[in-house]
Amino acid sequence: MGYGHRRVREEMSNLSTAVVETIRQQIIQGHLCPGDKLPAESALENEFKVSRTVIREALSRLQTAGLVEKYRGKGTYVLTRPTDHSFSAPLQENQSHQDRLDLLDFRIGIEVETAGLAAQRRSTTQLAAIRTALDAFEHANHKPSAAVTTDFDFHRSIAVAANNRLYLDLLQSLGPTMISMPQTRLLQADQEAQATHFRRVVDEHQAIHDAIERQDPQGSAAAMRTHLSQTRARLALVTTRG
Amino acid sequence: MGYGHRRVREEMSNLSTAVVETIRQQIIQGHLCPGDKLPAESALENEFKVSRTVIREALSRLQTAGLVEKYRGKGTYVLTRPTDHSFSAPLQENQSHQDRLDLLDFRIGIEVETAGLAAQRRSTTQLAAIRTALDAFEHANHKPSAAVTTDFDFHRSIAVAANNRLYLDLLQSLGPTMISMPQTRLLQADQEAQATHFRRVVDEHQAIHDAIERQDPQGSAAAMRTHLSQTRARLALVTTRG
DNA sequence: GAACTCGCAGCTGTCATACAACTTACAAAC
DNA sequence: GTTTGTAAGTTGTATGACAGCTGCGAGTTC
Repeated sequence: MGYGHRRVREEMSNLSTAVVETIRQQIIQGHLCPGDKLPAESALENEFKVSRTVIREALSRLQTAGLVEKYRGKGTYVLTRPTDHSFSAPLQENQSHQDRLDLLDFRIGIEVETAGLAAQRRSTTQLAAIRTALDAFEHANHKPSAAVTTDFDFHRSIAVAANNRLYLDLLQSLGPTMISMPQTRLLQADQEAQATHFRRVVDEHQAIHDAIERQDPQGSAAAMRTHLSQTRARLALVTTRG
Repeated sequence: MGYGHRRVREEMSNLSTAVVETIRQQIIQGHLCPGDKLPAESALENEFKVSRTVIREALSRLQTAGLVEKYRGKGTYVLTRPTDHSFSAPLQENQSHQDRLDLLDFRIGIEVETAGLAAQRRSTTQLAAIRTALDAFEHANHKPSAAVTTDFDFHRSIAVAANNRLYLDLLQSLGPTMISMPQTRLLQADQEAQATHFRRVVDEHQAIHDAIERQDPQGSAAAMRTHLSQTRARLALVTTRG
């Protein structure tokens, strides 16, 4: 037990998620090019050995993700992905993996500096608020909606402690979905992996808080960078791993 | 950054799209709060007078959007409330000195990381654009309006080279007037001091460009931080002096 | 021969039904 | 009191059917 290297893709929570990831990889790796027509749903049905229900759900999700477009009576076609990054496309709810990676790069720039400023300028009241948010997040395990909310609250409490309205406004404009990114949990297979991930995040949050508490700007900035970089690395791993 | 008013009435091509928008509106308007359990699919089937196929497709799309989470055997639960991703920088007119210092702190966080990413990811074309902007700024001496524009162009060309739409959009939303420093120039009576100041800024720009050219992320980040910190220091100095 | 139309095959959208797998709660048995 | 069994509720999947749309080609008309 516990060799730790089980096949991620085959242990998905449901079949349609597996189909989504498989087709997504085919698009990313170039086996399906923009403009190509996907096989008909009935054909995919045979190819993946699942019912049309699953295929349809997978294609629907790929459509909302902006990877394909479906036309009634015609078929399903791969969209040209890289160039249609129009206004604030990365911030829409249905992001591609690249959008999420870009978002994390963006948050690194903002939140690393925010953490540094917070360590310099926090009041004791603001530190207490960070502590409260940290505890709330720690106890939000097994409550997904609370986890999303409290995770966001933690990051926001740091922005408050930075005492710079611009950082706070920007973070709040991103919102809980962009901070906690609950969509990515669809990619995590078993419950054990999710628990491990949650614990890691809690530890990283703790490190950020501690550095802010001892008024160590470089330390808090480094801890925040670690936190976001780790998150990005975990996400990138899932993406590139075929 | 405004999208999302129209789709309720407009996109009736899909029944599931209509269901998605209706439920999203219910979450936005507070009829459904994070943590709440949605009605069972069979109940929604009756409520919307559509088949379960449509309901399932809608819920699946809401899940990939990160708004809800489904659990086999349990039900569907609301995760979070969608956020209107609108960020508007405060207007420049009635700004206190503190506001301007905050703005520079804000730009430090953003542009330092932007410079780092640009050093990693720039193409040769993008580097050439930075070079062009650098030269244009250098020749904009004694032309205040051109100096403002070309200064902004230089910073923007770096954001372009970072290859991350979010940084570029944010920088552009801040606008040219905020990037350069007309305020400090107005307060500097001595013309010779102005020339010295301009020379310094050009040198700082040059250092940033050079680091990006040799693909040195830490160097370019440090050079950008120096540049903006110097600017901040000059502004703070003017404040305390007057 | 060219243009038109008309039907057919293929595809997606939707509906209906049935069953499997999982969770919870409660009751029965120990 | 603890455990176990069981039933109800819920999501996941399979299957079959039909409606509506598209593209193509055979047949028709000029």
